[in-house]
Amino acid sequence: MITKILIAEDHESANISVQKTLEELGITDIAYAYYCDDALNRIIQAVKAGSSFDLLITDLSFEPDGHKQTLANGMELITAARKEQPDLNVLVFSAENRPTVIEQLYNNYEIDGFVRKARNDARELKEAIHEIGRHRRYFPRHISQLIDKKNTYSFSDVDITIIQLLAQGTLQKDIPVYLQRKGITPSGLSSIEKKLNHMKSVLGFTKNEQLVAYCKDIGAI
Amino acid sequence: MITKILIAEDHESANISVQKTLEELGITDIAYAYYCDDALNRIIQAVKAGSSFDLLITDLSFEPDGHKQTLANGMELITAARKEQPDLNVLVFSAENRPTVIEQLYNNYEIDGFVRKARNDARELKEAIHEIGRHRRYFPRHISQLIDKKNTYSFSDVDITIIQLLAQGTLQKDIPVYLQRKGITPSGLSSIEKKLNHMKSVLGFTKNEQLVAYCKDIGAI
DNA sequence: TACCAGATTACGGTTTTCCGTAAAAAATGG
DNA sequence: CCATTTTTTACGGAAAACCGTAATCTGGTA
Repeated sequence: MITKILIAEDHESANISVQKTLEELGITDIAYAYYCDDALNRIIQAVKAGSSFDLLITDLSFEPDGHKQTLANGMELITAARKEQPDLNVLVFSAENRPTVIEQLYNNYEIDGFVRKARNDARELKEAIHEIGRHRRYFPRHISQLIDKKNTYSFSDVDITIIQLLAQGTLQKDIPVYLQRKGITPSGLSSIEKKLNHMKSVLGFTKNEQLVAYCKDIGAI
Repeated sequence: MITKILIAEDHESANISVQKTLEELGITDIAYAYYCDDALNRIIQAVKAGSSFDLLITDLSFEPDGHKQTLANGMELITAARKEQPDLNVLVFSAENRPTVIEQLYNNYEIDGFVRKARNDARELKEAIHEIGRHRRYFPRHISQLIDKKNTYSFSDVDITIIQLLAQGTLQKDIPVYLQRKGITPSGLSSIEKKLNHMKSVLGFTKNEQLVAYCKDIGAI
């Protein structure tokens, strides 16, 4: 059963509406934070006091506003929080809608639920909390639809290096010298062309710009 | 004095938080709509009944969800609403942060206030409503900061469209037909080259891949 | 109407990328 | 060691992007 919840959300209005939604569920033990660092501190304090949180509801993007923060975003908060309290349930509440990013949250960050800020988000929040309370992960239908058609490619280090160079403005024909300088083989221009062609064909792309966009999406570069 | 307010906002959670914020201001006569068309109908009905709204609080982007809508977004709603009730006060509540778009809202759509969905948005909403109640326009400080921010280039809608097409794999030479199909001018290949060159030179880039990476980073695409 | 200034488009030459083929080098196996 | 296969590199023609210049269109003005 979920009774004690921490909300990490920098937008005041979103924070308010989550609180209100929780109250409608009869949950009264609510703490909230506008900064990731603040959220992590509350988790640490609660663990120390022996009254840890049952659930963390967090956004992904936190806008910098001058205050120095060690945690830059929700994903870093999740990692840090789980280090302090491994059994903490995590529900992500975000406007993110890129399937690859959401998939990463479930697979790498092992979150327990994701609710997208969208039309019926308040209702979905209630459903999600209900499910998580029954020790089930909440996986919205529209997400699984998106993720099912996944054509994922696992990039090698050299692949990433090449795409990074492109994203930095390096001409394709100049990449060989960069690779040679780092002692990376193969470094021939033809090999680079071949690697790029292979990546693009696997992912169904035709242009380098698509590769750059895709790698940005999944956080590979 | 503002006593009767209509909220047009498709996100349930955002809608809730605006309602709550208004209640804290002692405003009880609140109507809300999840669709632009619905919002316009309520305005029409209220005018007919001789009990028109004092203020419309509206989002800009409304996500399509199958229901056929004649009004596609908040800007169309504003235009249509003012046609029915020219003296209607309008407050835009949106995540939009492109200075040029916000400027347009003030200049072309003659809105009375803009509050960006961000850290202190609930407090700003209260301030905005207070100001508008005193027949003053509300122009948040951070907007002017954005407008005279250097280093960052403010992308126009066409700029974004072009970069999106590139990131989708469209050949540069094929972009003109896409723009023509959408009725966007200029659509000549030379104009597109010129726009891309301008963006790149302002940002210190040399390749389109850099533009795509940059726009992904700042969330412009 | 005629004219001008700015915006838009068309054009041509150069550079870069794309892509198929083939030579060279390296790894594999007996 | 040689023979075979795989990987890497080199080469060349075609397509696309790049870039400067010139022609055309447009809206405003006298």
